[in-house]
Amino acid sequence: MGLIVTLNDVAKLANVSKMTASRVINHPEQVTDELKQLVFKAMKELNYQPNFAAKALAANTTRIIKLIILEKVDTVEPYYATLLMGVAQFLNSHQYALQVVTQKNAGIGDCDGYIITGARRDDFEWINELNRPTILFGENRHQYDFVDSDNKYGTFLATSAAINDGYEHIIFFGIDLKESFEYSRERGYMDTMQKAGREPQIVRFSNHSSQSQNYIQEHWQSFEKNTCFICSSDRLAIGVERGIQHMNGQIPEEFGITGFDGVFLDQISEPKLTTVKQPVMEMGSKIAELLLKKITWALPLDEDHHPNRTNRIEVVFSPELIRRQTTRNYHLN
Amino acid sequence: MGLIVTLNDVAKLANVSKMTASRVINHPEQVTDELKQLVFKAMKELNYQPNFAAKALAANTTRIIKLIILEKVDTVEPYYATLLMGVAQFLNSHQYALQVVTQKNAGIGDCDGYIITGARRDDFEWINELNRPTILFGENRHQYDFVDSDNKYGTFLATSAAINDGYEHIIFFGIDLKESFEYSRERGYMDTMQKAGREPQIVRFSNHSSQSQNYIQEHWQSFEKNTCFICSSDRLAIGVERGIQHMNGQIPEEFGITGFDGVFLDQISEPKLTTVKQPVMEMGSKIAELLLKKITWALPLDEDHHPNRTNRIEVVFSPELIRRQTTRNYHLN
DNA sequence: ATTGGCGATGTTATCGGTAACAAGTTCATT
DNA sequence: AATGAACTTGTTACCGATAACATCGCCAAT
Repeated sequence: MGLIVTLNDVAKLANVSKMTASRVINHPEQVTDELKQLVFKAMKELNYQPNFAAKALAANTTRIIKLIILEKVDTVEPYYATLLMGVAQFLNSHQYALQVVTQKNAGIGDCDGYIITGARRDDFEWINELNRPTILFGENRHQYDFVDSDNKYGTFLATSAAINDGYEHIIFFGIDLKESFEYSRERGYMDTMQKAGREPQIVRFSNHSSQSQNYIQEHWQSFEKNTCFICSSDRLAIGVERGIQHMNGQIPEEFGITGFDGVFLDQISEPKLTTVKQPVMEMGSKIAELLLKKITWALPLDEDHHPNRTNRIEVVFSPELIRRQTTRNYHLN
Repeated sequence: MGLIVTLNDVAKLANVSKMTASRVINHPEQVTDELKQLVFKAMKELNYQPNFAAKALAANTTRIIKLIILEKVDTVEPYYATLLMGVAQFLNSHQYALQVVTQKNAGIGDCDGYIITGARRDDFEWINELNRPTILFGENRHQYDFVDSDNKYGTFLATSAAINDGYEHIIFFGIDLKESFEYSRERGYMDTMQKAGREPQIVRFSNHSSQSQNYIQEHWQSFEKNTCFICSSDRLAIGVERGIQHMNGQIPEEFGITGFDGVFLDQISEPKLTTVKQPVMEMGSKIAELLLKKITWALPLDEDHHPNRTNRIEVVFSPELIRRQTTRNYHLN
């Protein structure tokens, strides 16, 4: 009669004990096919939905995952908002709550696992102290599991496309940050240029469109026509685009531009940016999925055995070159 | 010795029963001050953190809130991402899980309450069937509780600023949508113009920057200098800005532009947009706060009494005019 | 002195699910 | 036929918190 269908109701209808019904869900191999069918039928008939609060309580679990964002960026930044959506989507469908932590107040309150993005060298001191499964967003040298995108491959895609499109000069606009993602992007550019026998040239800025725009305008005479700018972010690319337009350069014929990230920003410029798109949402989902898997492996909590000292998990996503109107041949897309 | 501090531990340390400790949290008026102090002291000493799974289970509650986004927009859209952040922030700090639902598959799975955004006339058929507390984002004629921003006041701010800044012609660029937020924005413009004895002029577009940009470029001759464009979104405003720049108009001296929303987009244009900023994040938090309040009122679930038929809650936030570089006098900010 | 009422506190059962253990079957082995 | 290993199913206790009920002590009214 109650609004809520419990395992008990299912068990009664199937003429088995509550425990058997539970086993059908958690250890199906321990139950005979015959009973399994009966239980499945009853579950369907009653539209059984497991109660996750009860599950959590029985398993001594919080069903809370903390996402720790260490960069000083605004959470409104579409990149992080998108990542967060990906994480949230997966966690929600598994009835986990997501807690977003922007400072280092991660200590308060228990949780089942951590996702950390933007960790720097000094951070690993306290990250090492975390006694719950943890996965990082972004590669690291500390043997931590991580998910990342293949940055080197991304700039390889952009650079070789620029070469194939016939641009004679190809300049890299990088972000002035000592982060490994930036190193990888620059390496992808360098390697591709060297293999093609081209002379590389790198300039770096803080990641604001006004920086790259000013640079373009102030050094306009030094840029020959038939040049492509490989940018390490869509922000820098937008600045380049505005600078070229301001100086009345022709895009994409005289000057090409490629961005990097492909999250929202690339679509609001005019003409629309050719960019290296990261599957940010999928990466968010993946990291959540891996973390949940890790959590169920690690249970029950083994006090002697640190949860983050197993075989390393590394998942690297391949970005994709989206050809649009800031490079030649965009119609070939 | 256990890692988790329970109410029982607190009770033991305070030399009271578990029930008394529980009452200190939920019905403090039933406990003498003396015992209350003891319990508080014990809670602090042990750093007690309530177990929400247990709470949920005992209260026959899911601790899940569903956010139903009915517009066909991308969830990557910064506006919705920001709203979501606001909702998530509040829910997280109260240990509620947020489920984001984009289609009408809201039926599956139980929850404690709904937040709905973008509801249209036809939607109220099924919204009426929801038997859990519900709050809408955006005003409505159906007696539903809602949170919204004061759109009329927003365009009043923008329009009167344009008048004060000395623009002679003031044109409204609206969104071609039969939604009440758009009506309110247009009314705010109209009323302000009429009171000032100015002649209003409204043009409408679908909400893409290319639309307004094309319009500006194609009708360039018809715009006299000393005109300000009051736009119903930052997207349209960006298009206007690009159009004017393309035609070599001077911003803000010859032409002024104001946007609407103030979520991310306003900051990536060059020059930066003057805009009517909505406190979207705060609105998200507020709507979550109201919903949780409503949920605790409504408990225990009263089968005869529909949860959405009480005195109406209406919370309207005032937007703020952010003066930047697309209108005159921006240095007065 | 007995009774009754009230406020403060403790006891029990319960929410829905699962681990640990107990009990019952079947079947091969001696 | 007796023994027991292997497998299947049921029973009990418990996760942490709370509502409902029971109990206790105190004081006023008879």
